[in-house]
Amino acid sequence: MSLQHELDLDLPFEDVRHEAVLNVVRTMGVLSSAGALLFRRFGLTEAQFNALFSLKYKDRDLTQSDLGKRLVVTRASITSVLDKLEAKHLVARVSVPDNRRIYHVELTEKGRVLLEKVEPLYRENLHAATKDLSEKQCRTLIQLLERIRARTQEVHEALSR
Amino acid sequence: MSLQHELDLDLPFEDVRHEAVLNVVRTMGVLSSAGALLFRRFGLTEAQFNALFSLKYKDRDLTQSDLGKRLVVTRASITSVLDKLEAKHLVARVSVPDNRRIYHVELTEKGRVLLEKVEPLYRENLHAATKDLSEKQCRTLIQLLERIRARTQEVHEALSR
DNA sequence: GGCTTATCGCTTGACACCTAACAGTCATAT
DNA sequence: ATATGACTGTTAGGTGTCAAGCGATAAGCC
Repeated sequence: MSLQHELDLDLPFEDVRHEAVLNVVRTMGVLSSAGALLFRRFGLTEAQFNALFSLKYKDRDLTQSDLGKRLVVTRASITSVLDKLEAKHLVARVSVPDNRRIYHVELTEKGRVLLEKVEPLYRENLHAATKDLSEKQCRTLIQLLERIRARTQEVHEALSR
Repeated sequence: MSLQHELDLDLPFEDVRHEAVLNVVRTMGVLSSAGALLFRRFGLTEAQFNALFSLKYKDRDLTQSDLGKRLVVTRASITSVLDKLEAKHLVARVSVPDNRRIYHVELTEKGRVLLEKVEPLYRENLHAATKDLSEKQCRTLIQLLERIRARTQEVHEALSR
C-alpha cells in the first residue's frame, strides 16, 4: 500500500525524495512494532533482545561501551537495559582484573536458552518480511540505504558545527 | 559505509535479508538523529515538528485521533505532544460545537511562523540526504520498502492472533 | 424515551532513550 | 610523586512512546 493511502493523506506526495525518506521512517515503524509483538511473548523488549542477540554473536569480550557502539545507543542506556536483563539473570557483568573500570558482559545459560527459543521466530519473521524481494533486490535496497546514510551523516556533521 | 563496519562487527552478515532489515533500522536511526539535531535548534522535538507539519498541510479539520493516524502514533502520544505544543502557544485545541468529545487541532499564528523557519531547512536536509539517488532510484526504494511493509503487516497480524 | 455500544480524549505506569553531571579508575606528563 | 586528563559505568531528570483503563459523549437499537 502506498504511503499516501496508508497515512490517510488526501493529496499525493509532490516530492519523491520526501516520500522516500518517509517510507524509510514508516517501514522502520512497522518492523519495530512487529518485532515488539514477538519479543513481548518472551517478556523481552526490543532493546533487551538486541542486547542478547549481540552478545550471542560476539567474537570477543565486549564492555558496556562496546555494546553501546554496536547497538548505537549511549552508555547510559546500556546500563539500564543491562540492569533489567541482569535482574532476570539473562546476562552477567563480569569484572575484569586488569581494569577495574570495565565489565565484560556475558550471556548466562538462562539467557542462551531463552534466545534459542526467540531467535528462530525472529529469523522466520525476517524472511517473511522480505519474501517479496529477491536477493538481488535486497542488495539494491542495502546499497540505496547506505547512500542515504552516508549523506545524512554529512548533514549531521554540518549541523553539529 | 557498510553496516558491518559501521557497527564495528567483526564478521560479515551471512544473511542478506537480515542485513537489509537492519539497514532499514539503522538508516532510520541516522535520519532521526539528524532530524532531532535540526529541530532542537528551534526548541522542537521530532514528534512536535511532525505534528506541526501535518497541521500545516491538512486540508480538512483534524481531531487528535486523525492526527494520530497520520503520525502513526496512539492517541495517548498525541495528547502529550499537543500539551507541549499548546503550552508554547504553537497549536490550539478548538472545541467543536456539534461534538463535545472532540477537538479540532489548529496551528496558531506563532506556530505557522515557526514552521516557516524550520521547514525550508528540513527540506534542504531531506534533499541533501537523497542527493546520491536519482528520482528513479527513489521510486525503486519506495517500491521495495512498500513490499516489506506489506509482508511485515501480515506478520504482525499473524502474531496478534 | 432508555439501553447498549462505540468513540474520544485523558490519566497512569512502564519502558527506552537522551543529556548532563558524577565518581572511580587508568594513563600520562610534569 | 603527583596532578592532569581520558575513559567507564552510574545516576538523575526529562521526553516520547505504548498499553490499559477511566469518564464523558455520541450513535444506534429496542
